[in-house]
Amino acid sequence: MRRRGLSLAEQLLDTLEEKGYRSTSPRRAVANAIASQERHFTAEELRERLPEVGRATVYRSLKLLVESGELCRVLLEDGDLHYQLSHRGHHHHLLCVECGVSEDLLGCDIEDLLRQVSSAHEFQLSGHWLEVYGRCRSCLSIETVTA
Amino acid sequence: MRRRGLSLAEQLLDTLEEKGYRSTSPRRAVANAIASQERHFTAEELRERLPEVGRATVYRSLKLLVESGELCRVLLEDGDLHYQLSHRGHHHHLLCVECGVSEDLLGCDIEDLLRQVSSAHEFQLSGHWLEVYGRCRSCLSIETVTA
DNA sequence: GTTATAATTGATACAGAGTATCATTAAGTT
DNA sequence: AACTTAATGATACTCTGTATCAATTATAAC
Repeated sequence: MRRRGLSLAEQLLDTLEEKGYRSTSPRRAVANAIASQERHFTAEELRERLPEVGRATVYRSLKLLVESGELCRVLLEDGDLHYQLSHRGHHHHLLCVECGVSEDLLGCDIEDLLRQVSSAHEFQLSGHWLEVYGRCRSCLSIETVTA
Repeated sequence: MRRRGLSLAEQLLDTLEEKGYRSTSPRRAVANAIASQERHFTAEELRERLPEVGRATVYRSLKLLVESGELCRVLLEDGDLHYQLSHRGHHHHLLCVECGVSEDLLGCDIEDLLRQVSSAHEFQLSGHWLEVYGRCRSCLSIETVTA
């Protein structure tokens, strides 16, 4: 989904500009910080990495990026809300409760199933939120070794 | 699921007692307030209905009731967290974004599907969170009438 | 029924995540 | 370069909880 020739950070800014938002230096700093983040992160973690950017601006930028589909929210099992680069388009997460890694779940049949279930309840489906928790392959193999 | 001969409020207290928690007058007040609540509610709404009970106690009671399976958390589309009487056992909600009504979704095939998807990712499933948003039958019919 | 003891309470303070306000600053436009 | 408007950031505030801890109360033991 990444546009050719654009770094991740540039792509984030690009998306905002397409929506009419200005490219400012605080926003560039936020975009760079997010682009260099490998995993899902909290707003506060991001803010700590950006001491020169105001708190409100960090939160505002996160909100814009979520609204424009570049970021998605990830709800951890303990209720913590994290943010993560979204690979555009609707998807779900397989979250490892051991190491926290998240794998995207694309093209599964959940939407179909929900459509069926909804219509059985005479319910007009408009959206859904799904998070899946468990243990990832690599945590499972470590467990086996140490056991 | 309701035990014979017990009111809803009594059942809530009963569950807590079974787990070794004492039956106290603040907890009775909380149980009564929850039992008389028809819909999902926020912690703060509950607290407002219980001015004589301390804030911390209201939150503590909610936590105990969620842990013991009597209440479940409901995540609204706007991110608001509500509480709702759970009919014991794992289930999901169909939430109407129009009127807020919630219908329980029991015995659907989502678990099976998730098991399949997880094993395809060599992921050991341990739990999941699903909320479904849309418009309920009665909101749809009102729309049709006024349109 | 007292007494002992351990859980519970509630006042208070604190924390985390985010929003509102608003004077100042900086982008983009002409 | 000037202008217009968006964006910023300091600050204060909200909302949903949790931690602390001395005072209270439920339950069990006598």
